[in-house]
Amino acid sequence: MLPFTLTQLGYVIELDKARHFGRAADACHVTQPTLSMQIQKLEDLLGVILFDRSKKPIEPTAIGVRVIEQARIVFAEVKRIEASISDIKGQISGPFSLGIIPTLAPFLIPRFVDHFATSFPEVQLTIEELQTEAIVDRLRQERLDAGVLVTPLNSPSIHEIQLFYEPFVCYLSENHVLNSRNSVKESELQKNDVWLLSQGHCFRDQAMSLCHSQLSNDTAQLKFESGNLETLIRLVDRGLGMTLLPLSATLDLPPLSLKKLKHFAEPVPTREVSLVHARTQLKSRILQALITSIRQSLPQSLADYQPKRVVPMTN
Amino acid sequence: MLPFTLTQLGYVIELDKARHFGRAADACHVTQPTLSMQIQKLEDLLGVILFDRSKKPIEPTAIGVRVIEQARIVFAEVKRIEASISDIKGQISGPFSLGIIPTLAPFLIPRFVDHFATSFPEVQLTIEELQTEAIVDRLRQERLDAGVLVTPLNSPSIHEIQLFYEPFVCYLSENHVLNSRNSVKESELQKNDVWLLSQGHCFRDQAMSLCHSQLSNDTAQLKFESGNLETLIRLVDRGLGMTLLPLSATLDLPPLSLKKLKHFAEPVPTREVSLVHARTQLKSRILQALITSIRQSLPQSLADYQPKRVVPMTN
DNA sequence: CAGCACGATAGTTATTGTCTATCAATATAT
DNA sequence: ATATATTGATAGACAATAACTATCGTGCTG
Repeated sequence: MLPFTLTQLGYVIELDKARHFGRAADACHVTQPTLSMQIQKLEDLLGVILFDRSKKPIEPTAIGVRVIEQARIVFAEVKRIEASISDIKGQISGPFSLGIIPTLAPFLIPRFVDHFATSFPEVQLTIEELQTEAIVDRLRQERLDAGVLVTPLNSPSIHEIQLFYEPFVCYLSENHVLNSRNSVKESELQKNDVWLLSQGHCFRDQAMSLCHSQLSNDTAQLKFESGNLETLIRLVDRGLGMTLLPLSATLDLPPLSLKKLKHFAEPVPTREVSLVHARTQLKSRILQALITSIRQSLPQSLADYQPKRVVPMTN
Repeated sequence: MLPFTLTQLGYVIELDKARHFGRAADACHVTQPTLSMQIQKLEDLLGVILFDRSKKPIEPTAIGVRVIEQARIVFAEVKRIEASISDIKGQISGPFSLGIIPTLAPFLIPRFVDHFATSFPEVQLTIEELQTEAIVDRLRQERLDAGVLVTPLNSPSIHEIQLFYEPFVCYLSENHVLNSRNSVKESELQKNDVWLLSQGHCFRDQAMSLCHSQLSNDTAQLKFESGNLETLIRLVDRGLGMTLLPLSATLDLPPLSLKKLKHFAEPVPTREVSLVHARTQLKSRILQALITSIRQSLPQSLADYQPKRVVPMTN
């Protein structure tokens, strides 16, 4: 390992500038004896005298001139380490790949993409609809820059930034028994009554959490599972049972369908939506721009919503 | 003043080499927790993660790769401070590590080492017998200061300084058909008649070049391969076939054996022996002293020899 | 000659690097 | 499945180094 320090080189560079030990020490924010001793220590290590103290003002020796020149080059190269980091962190341009879960994509993408693309035209944003697991895998492999999904993930290598909270809502067929209620309690959900998304959708896991063990133990008896919320809505529209919807999925329903919505009683089960990225992610400027853009695109009801009960992801 | 230290950069460089905290720590002569904490401290200071610890073996992150690359440049520039001091002082001292290929070592080392050590007692010369490939690798990693081997290497990062050229000679058993000839033409070499050094010796590659495609395509039929030239000489002494020798290997043969030598007809196939070093090598004074010493130690026949046909290294 | 400026030196204190011991997580062996 | 080994991280103690305060020695100036 090298016997001298960047600090010593810095003292030498500063002394060459100031040609005065006291002023050089001031510039380095240390006392004069400190600077004196460190420079002397460096001279001993290198086996050369770098400054001629007998001259007034002091002057570098011939070898001192060469060492100082090279010390400046070293410092310039060191500064480039910091510059390369700032470079990557500071730019709001270049490619950025974002994954969004399917239960959020139809609601969120149309709302924020135009605004983001207009505000930051230098960013080449690539968006993919992916399930949570795929998003997490790709983040870990640094094949995806960020994801928008339901949290908490409880993964140490993934950093979560909360975007908003949205309550769950019941969507009931016209002849459903819960229609006589003002609101629905969680305990009133019946296992063979609720349509679910197919395996792999985090929304399914959350619905299972709501319906407690009844649903998780008897999945074999479920009549049908679907790949998207739209299909579930259609089933209910035909008079078949009920489904659970995130609020975001209800905001674009036609007026007739709005009558089939039934809110939960307090404490309202809620899901937390976050932007997630690998902890090694450096494109922080783009990240921040994206977060701001998404948050500003939310309807006021969601932007202001305060969560009462966040439903965990696992059963 | 800069917030990080050359020591920390050194730890990072070593960890990138070893990809293992324990071995990197050993290489730096500190304990593993020291290295771990200093690297973590640097990561905190820079605000980036340099290594992905979840991978086995650990890997640098994308930004880690850039920081490490730049750290190496910093180190090289720091070393130039020391080099410029030595340069001015004109000193020929300090450690110097030299690699020599096995087909040259017995001939060359006894000839120049005494003279060199006497002339430059301040230089701590370390000599290793290594194959060409190992020498090149170590030069690249700056784990070796120079090598003496057969060229041309055609490697942009390695600088070659020609030392001498030496012709190949045939060494024939007493009943060999080529004994009736004044000299041997290359086209007269028979593939199943020539003993070779084992794989990895550059001498083997050159012998294959001489014997054209016949040898390279039918190596499975070769009767025996040896690790040194001495064994090949013994085989021929027992009346078995022939071998090829560099001239340097013949200079110390006993008088009876000299009768078994048969020179090639013109243009005599020749190998080029050079001193090679990484282009970033800074110990130019010692290098020059070594070159001079080796050249002065050569017998006149080799020192004056003019090459007619340099045999390439590859088939 | 006295006073001042300046760099060097000595002793003390503060900070940082390093070590030992141990823990937690993961991988490997049985 | 369990036990053991490996690996990187963390905590506390110790060692080494940087930095401070006080002072000295030298040379210059008025």
